[in-house]
Amino acid sequence: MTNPLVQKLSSFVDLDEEDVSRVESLCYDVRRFKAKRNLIREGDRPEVVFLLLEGWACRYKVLPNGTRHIMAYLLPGDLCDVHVFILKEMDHSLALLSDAKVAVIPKQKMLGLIEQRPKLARALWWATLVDEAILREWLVNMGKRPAYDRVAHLFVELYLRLRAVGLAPDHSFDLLATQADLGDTLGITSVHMNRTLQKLKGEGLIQSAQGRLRIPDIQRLKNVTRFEENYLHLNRRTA
Amino acid sequence: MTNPLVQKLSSFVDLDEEDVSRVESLCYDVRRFKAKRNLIREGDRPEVVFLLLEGWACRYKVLPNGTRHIMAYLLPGDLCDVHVFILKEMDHSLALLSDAKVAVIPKQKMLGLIEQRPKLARALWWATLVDEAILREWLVNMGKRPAYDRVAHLFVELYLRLRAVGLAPDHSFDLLATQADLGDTLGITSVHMNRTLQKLKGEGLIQSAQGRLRIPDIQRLKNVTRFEENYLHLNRRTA
DNA sequence: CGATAGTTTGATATCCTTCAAAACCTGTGG
DNA sequence: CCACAGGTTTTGAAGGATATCAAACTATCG
Repeated sequence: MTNPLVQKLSSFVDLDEEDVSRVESLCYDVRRFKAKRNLIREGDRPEVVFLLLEGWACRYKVLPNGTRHIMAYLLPGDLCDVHVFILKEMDHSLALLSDAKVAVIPKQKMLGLIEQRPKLARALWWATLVDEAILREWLVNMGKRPAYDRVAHLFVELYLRLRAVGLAPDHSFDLLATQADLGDTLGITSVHMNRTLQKLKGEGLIQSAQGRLRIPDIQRLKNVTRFEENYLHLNRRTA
Repeated sequence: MTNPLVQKLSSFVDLDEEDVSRVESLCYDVRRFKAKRNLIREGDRPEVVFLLLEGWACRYKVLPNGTRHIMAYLLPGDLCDVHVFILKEMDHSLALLSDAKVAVIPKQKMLGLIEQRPKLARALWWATLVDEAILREWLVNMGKRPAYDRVAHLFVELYLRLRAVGLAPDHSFDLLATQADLGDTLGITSVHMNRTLQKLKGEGLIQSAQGRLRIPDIQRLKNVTRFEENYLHLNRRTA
């Protein structure tokens, strides 16, 4: 059972033994939390970085009218806010969507790593840029696609990201978000989310049982939403 | 007439003379382009950084069905893709919305500056993080607000950003985007954009004449959309 | 003064929301 | 092992926001 961050970064650069052990040593303070727990809140000043090892988390904002909008999913191997120390305070919150195992990394440790291991620094940069690219793609998803296509798009993305850290064997993965969570992510109500899921199931594009989502034919689901994989920058070889 | 990037960064850190002249020296290759020109296209490999000096530009993607979605506005003083060299290729395009004056900065020059001037590096970091924060806020804007509020939100943001570089005197600024551009930004048709603008004018929340937008009472417009300024991180003092 | 890009208008169709209630799970304590 | 509690999913009916299509109008610029 490899470290998911090692696995993720390996899809971008070749890590040597020293790199791997440095990354693994980031995880000396590992904690288990229950679903719904906040990791950091809007207004807080970040002092640590979180690395998700198991479970899902999300970035979100709560609007004045009380509704919540989710702006990102953090999956195993995802590191949050590597560089956020520069800002005075968080403009959004981070919470767990499921029970989770999280490594808590002190800011100094993180900065040290970046300074001493240029190759890792580069790989972390890559991860940060991909996060931003995902944000842009989500914006397009919300702006230009109807609910049905939007859901399809999100599922394909989740599948690809989870597969990159070995968590989507057999064309399926554990869906650790509720329909309400998904709705808050895609800007639709949970009611409409539900009906949309039923439609996708009806078409045989997805299957689900006890919280596990199966995508029998990825290509078909990609076609629904005209999924373009380039924004995930998963294809090796760079500079 | 100060350099807009100097002006922008100054709202985050105090720059000394050397910093200022270093930033200014980035602009030794300044070009004028006509509206609609692409600066860089999806699939290209970035080799230079652009700094907008006058006019507006945008990041956008074109979907398979031919429609365009705008994911960011670049205003004077905005630098694009300071760190993008890490990625293999662009996952979106950059184009001018208006006639513009642009400084073209070679990658090496940019990297050198970051290496030699930590304070500037930090300030550029800040700018990058703010860009990302804007992206998140836009996502919320699209996901959770009706068209009317969305437009109000965008206008308040543009006003604040332009004011930060001295381009919004007298509660007004040049609106260098068409209604179709605005629609493509907010995920609504240009038809609906038009009707929404009429409503905002009708309520006296905005005024416009020969391409200049006036916001007689910012606070009122902010109230419409419950605008929370924190995501722009304009308030000084950090570490 | 004509050409072209941008704005405005009207009528109709559709997607999605809202509100409310019922049905379904899953874990917990008796 | 059953029963209950709380969260989650599912269903229905009706209303509202926004899209679509097509055409007219208005600027602006060479």
